[in-house]
Amino acid sequence: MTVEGQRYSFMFEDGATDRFPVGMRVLAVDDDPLRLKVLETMLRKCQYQVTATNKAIKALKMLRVNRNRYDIVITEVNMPEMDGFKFLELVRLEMDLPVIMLSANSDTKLVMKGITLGACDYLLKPVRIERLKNIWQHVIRKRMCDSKDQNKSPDLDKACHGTESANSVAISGNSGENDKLSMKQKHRNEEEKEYGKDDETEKKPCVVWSVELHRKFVAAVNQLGLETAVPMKIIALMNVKGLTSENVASHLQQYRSYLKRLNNMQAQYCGKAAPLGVKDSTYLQMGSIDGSLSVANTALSSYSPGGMLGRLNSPVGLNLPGITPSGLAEPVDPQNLSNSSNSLGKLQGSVLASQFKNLFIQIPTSLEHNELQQDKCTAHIGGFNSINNTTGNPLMFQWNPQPTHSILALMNLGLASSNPKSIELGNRVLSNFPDHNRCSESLQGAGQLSKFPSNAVSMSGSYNHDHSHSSNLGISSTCHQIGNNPQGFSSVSVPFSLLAEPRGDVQCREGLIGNIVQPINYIRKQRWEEHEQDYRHYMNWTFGAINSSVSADRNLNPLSQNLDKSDAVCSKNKDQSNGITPSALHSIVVEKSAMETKMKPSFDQTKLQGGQMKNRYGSLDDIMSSITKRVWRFLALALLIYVLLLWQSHNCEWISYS
DNA sequence: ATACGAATAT
DNA sequence: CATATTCGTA
Repeated sequence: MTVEGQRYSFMFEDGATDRFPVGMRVLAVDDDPLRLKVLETMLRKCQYQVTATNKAIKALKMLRVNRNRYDIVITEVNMPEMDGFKFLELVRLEMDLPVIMLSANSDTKLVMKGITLGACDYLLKPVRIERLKNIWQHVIRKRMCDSKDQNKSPDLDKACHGTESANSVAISGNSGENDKLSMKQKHRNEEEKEYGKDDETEKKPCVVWSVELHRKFVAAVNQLGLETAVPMKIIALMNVKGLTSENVASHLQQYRSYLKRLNNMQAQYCGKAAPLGVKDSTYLQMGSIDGSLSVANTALSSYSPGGMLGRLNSPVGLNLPGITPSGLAEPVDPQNLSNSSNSLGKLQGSVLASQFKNLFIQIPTSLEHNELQQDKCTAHIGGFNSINNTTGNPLMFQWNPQPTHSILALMNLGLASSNPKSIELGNRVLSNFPDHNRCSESLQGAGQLSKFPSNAVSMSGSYNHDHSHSSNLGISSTCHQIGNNPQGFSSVSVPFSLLAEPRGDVQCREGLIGNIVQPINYIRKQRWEEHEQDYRHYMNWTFGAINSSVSADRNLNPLSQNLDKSDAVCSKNKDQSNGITPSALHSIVVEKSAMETKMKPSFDQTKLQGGQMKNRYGSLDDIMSSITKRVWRFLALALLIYVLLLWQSHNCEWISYS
């Protein structure tokens, strides 16, 4: 139990609640001094011990210094420098404290966003003191959850937040709620007893690395730095009960192996573009690359682990591959640039690393500090998605011309959640190989071809959005692609599958120009939101530095500008000249989904749980005529070709087919 | 003695 | 396959 836990352990006894809420430590955040003062005053009237700050950043720092110094956080939503949601995310991720959002805006979407991001409450202003008098309940609830978790499985803290119940750590065979299960377990234990020994040898319950758990893990690793992250420290940072060093070591092993793989892939397909000598791409070498990574990473961890900042740059999930603007490029040691570009490739490889469960990842490229984020614009599209960018322009693809960029990856994610509220159309964003030739090579080298069911691949009408980033070493790029994949709904809560998938690179083997044709996934929005952060997280620290360095670098290269333009062409949704709009893309996707739905009614719909998808998209489906369908398909493919040609014409490093 | 991490087992 | 366990090492 944490300090807080001890502090309030009496609460679980009974009577001795003495003066409980009195002195509860509240951290109040609001950038507006006046509002802050008001809030602070009210909180004090409630006899809380209030710490007030007008900077979310500052608040974060304070929390990082000692997360146990506060019992609850209450923050304004609208804050220019770092909005409340971002703050909320970071706090939830790093400190796991209850967070209350405060806003004058009662927009359901906003509230929903807050709640889905893990806020324990969302208070509308003007807030009455009576309301504040009650907030201690969240602390209690949290503590109770924690203590309950302690009694059964390790750290289920998130489960108590309702919105994140799916994230809890489950220890197999040990989750006592289910009577049947526990009975069964008991039975088995007894049997084991009878058969002698085994009693003490009773198997340890299996730790399930849920998204939430993994998120913590990654946060911890990021905080520590890859090289210095060792199981014990990680455990300490994660603050999760019941985790053993073995558990963490094992997971760390896998995690590292994943990173190594990424590095390998990157090295492979970036080939000689990796001059700084990451040739055989071993983990060790990656460690050396980490020179650069660490630099950025260190910088990162100064405000948050692993570039989590971008997480709120939610992909415009419904419409576009969530390319979001991100931040400003972070200064990176020039000598690391090449490595960085390598790593970008790495990322791309990783992006491809999906075969089973798809997940949409967004990797904020830049490691900008929150302080620098200005004039953010939050748009809400199709639910809880938001777009933040620096221009106030809700366009998604604005990242090119700037030394900023995000990388999105769509990975496989099992979607077990049965929340019928929404099914999101997840656009798969694939990493693209600037040169499919090389891609093929690497694939062959890996001796691996796609495992995608041919039917999935055959769903053409894919749309590729390519954006490339040239570095001094060549061009790296990512390709965002939409395909259709009604599969992947099977439930897998653990994200590592995608990490561990070494040869996801496959997709490039097929499709248009030897390029990628990938299935689309429908992702339940909520689920996605739960996971996206995590997945992005997986990659963030790995690539954030890289990306930013590439971003910075690309400015030096006129080519990149060109590419940027082409990029922009297929990106900007308001670009009427090309007519590719997010909604158009969406349409493609939708249409495809409809097709697939028709094609595999029984199987897939079952998976889709009662045909919700059908319901949701039915109307759209109707709207989509087959003509439109083809037109878009054509446009998408043309676009793809265009971009590829563009690339080809500029990239002299390409290896040609023999 | 401990903790780490690679290899191996389940 | 993900996670646990083992085992050599520092």
